[in-house]
Amino acid sequence: MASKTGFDDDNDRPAIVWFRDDLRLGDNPALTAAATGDREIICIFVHDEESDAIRPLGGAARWWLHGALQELADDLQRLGGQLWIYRGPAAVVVPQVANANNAAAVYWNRRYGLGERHADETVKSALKAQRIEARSFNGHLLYEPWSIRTGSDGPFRVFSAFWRTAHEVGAPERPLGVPAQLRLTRRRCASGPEALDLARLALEPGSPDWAKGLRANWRRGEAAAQAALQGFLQEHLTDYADIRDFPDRAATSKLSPYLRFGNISAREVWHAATAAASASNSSNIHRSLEKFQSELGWREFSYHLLYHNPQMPKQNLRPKFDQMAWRADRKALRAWQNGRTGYPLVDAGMRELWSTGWMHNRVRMVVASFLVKHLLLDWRQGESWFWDTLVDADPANNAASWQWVAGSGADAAPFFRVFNPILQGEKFDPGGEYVRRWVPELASLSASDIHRPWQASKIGKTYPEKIVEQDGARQRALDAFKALD
DNA sequence: TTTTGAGTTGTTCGA
DNA sequence: GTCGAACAACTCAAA
Repeated sequence: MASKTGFDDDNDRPAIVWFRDDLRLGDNPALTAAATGDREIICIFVHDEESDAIRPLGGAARWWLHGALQELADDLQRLGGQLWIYRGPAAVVVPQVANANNAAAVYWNRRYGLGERHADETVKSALKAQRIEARSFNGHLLYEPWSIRTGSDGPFRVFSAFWRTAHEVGAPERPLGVPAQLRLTRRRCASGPEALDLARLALEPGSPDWAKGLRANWRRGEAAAQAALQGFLQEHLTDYADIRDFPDRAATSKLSPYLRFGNISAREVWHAATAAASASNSSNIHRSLEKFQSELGWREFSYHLLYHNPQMPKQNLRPKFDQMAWRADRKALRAWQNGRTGYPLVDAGMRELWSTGWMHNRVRMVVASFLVKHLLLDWRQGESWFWDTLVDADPANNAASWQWVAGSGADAAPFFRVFNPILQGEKFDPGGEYVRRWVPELASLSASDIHRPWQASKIGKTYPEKIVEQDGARQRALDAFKALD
């Protein structure tokens, strides 16, 4: 109960939950901790584009963030609360808000990038200096990056050993539900930094409005994440191991943007999949479950690598790649970005990305290999484009995957492994349906021509010529990568 | 300390 | 058409 003097009574002081990459109410350890404390809870979000060490979000991710914040704000409103939104360097804003509201505690879920970690440390010491409790939790990962260790107590650099050891540590913890008792408040935040309307963050495009395709393809936020999860488990988990590689089959979970912004937690996904599998009697289910969970494992591994190699988004993990003679070719880069390389599967993928903010995983590997090997362009140029155009652009996954394709990563693909975009198309899009959907100029070609349009008798004039020849580009890549040794 | 087996996702060539 | 081997050498992880 509040005392007459209000501020002097410790029980009357609120707790703050600082939302970041955990825009959900379910399985949110920071929120649960605040609810357990029996204080009134103030929910805040800080849009920080001013801390140098924190990489600004790309355009598609900003669009996602807007919707996810809107949904979270609506959910909190329904429960009697409010999401207070601020702009500015988090290390300054959070302690100010805490101070202005006489908060007793600030809770949040951890982030793992270097700049984010530094910002959080600064906030923590500022709060402690004000005698405000500051606690952080694991809301983002199945396993903390420091908890999986090699036999000699170091971090892993190879996925399979990492994942084997993670299994030995034990199953991921069970997800928390939405707290049953939440004393949310909207009465606070009168003083201190100025809170803003979401629209003031200008996260969504004005004109030109390039987000039409994104809106048509996605629903953002926690409720949509749960619906996507259930839909996937019911429709596709059984056959996941067999058809996940076919980009026109829509057999993947498409949970990546939800996981990126924490609209759903990895723990929720993991345990829901396990439960769905044990309720199934399909003979495929075990293989499929393992395959699906290992994809979550790759996400874990990427965060493990990022945590132990903070420069990963910018620097080659293998220093010898610093000597690589990447080409400078703006025209080729532009052709790749625009989906006009003359290779149907590559172009289909790049157009799917531009149109929907997402690309099928199999096709991501093909287009990435094409940029790095066929075009000999620096993986960072591809990484930057993905960062700007993917709704699921993730600080760990994006960098780790690009470095893996380039061969500069921790566990690298052998340099002679050069994806052949024609064969990959014939193997994984045998009927050409995926190409027809995204490259309409080629829609009339037969399945036997569609991945080799140059051999077709009639081909739409608007489809570009190949910007490199397959055989020559492959040999050039092999020579360039071999020269590194 | 040394040794050993293994390493997400492929392609090509020759039998 | 199918199949196995070759494609480098290196680093990692564990014994």
